[in-house]
Amino acid sequence: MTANINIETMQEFGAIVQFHRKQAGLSRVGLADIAGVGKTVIYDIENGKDSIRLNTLLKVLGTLNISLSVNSPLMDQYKAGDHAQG
Amino acid sequence: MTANINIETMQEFGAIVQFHRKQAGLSRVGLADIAGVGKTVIYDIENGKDSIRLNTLLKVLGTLNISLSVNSPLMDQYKAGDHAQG
DNA sequence: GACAATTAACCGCTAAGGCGGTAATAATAT
DNA sequence: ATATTATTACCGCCTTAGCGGTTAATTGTC
Repeated sequence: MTANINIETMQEFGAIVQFHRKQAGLSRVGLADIAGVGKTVIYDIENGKDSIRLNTLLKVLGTLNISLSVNSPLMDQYKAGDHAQG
Repeated sequence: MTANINIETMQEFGAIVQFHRKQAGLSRVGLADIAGVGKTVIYDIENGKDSIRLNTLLKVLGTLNISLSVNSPLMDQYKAGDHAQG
């Protein structure tokens, strides 16, 4: 039950963030304060802006208990190697 | 078999990107050209820089067939609502 | 209705991402 | 050994993300 993120689905992603924020009973300013970012970037994310910096996004997602992950057909092969650290 | 992304695992994330690039037989400049980004940002990603812009990252991940997704305990509830558009 | 809180949508400013260029080192051929 | 290619790690330039401030519109709540 994950949601994919790409340039075309940024609007949908913004809706996901907004849903989680409202479920947490937070205003945009409230979320921004807890996450340690500005109120503007919360507005931007919820409106589908795609040029958000990753570190900024991770602060917001972390605050809302949303995890971000990557996957690919080669991931099994990668994990089988000696790269994994956990 | 997914890999989680957060501020602490950016180094690991960089290694994942590098693994996929090498499996594709691409140099950094080659990947950058195909993805439509500069060579510097490939270098930065592979070195664990966390302030990459999301749109830039998505271009690179898309080229390497790596998908980015979000998940959370509330995702089921979200999907059950009338938000879904796919 | 009145009131408070939230959101929308701008603004100017500062810090930094992303760009190509470059040069020095490292790796991989022939 | 000698080319060729790739990587590292810097630089200056331009663009823009992200910031707080602000005002109007919206959304509750009493």
